[in-house]
Amino acid sequence: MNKIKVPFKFNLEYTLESGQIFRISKINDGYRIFSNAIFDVYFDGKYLYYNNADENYIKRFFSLDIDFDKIVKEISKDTHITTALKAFEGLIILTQDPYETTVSFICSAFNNIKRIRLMLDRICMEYGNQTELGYTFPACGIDFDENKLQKCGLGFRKKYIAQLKKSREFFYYLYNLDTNFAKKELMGIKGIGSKVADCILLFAYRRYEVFCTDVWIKRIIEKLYFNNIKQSVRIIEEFGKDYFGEYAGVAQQYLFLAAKKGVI
DNA sequence: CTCCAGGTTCTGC
DNA sequence: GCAGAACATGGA
Repeated sequence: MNKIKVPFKFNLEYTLESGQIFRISKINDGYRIFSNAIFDVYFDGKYLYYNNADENYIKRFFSLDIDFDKIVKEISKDTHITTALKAFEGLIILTQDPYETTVSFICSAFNNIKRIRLMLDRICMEYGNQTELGYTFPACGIDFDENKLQKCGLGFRKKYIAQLKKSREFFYYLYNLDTNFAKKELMGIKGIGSKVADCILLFAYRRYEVFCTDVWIKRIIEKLYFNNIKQSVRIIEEFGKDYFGEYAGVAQQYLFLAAKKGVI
């Protein structure tokens, strides 16, 4: 295996099992990651060991050029978030493929993580390439068939994925856009609302300022910051962005995991 | 058997 | 713009 030094506090398990990526499997002491490529990773506390991928790919995928230690300091606003930051120390935001992230999070709507994984695996078996390690994620631009997607168990989401005929250029074009404009472009796609757009922007485009507001985030923010009084999703999102600042999305990911695990 | 899951769309004020 | 209902499916 090759290895590369990780320049910030890092925890592989928290990062991979925080719901930002779905197609992962535990193997021995590490993980196998199924994406455009399929590769294995293991972290020894200092170095990240990997195979089946080149160094630049790993550097970008694990955001090794981002200063997460600094980001964690910046979002340490109070004891609530600090508890989450401490409980899941080393959780960082990956940099995933935009197309794969888009398909994945369209599937995430009104769904649970286990079944999202199941649906994506079936899509990959139907449309991806088979390798010795498993099925890769299908390439952008593929022509989906609603009947096959139905068999993959997508339910009402099948029409959204079938309609998703955005080109590679579209996802590339978003890299250069202002976050708000990129969000509007994404929300022009059927099946993508505010929350899914934010997830794509955070997990694929490194837009750390978004505040993905799902049911878990809504509940925990209402509990911790609104005295348990119900708020609209829009209010929660605005609050998160204002309160946590330019790295609100990272704070959101810690709060999400902490809320799910019942730590806060 | 009933309930619920990392929301979005569609409809009607 | 903002509430309310409908939406497919698999696991608990």
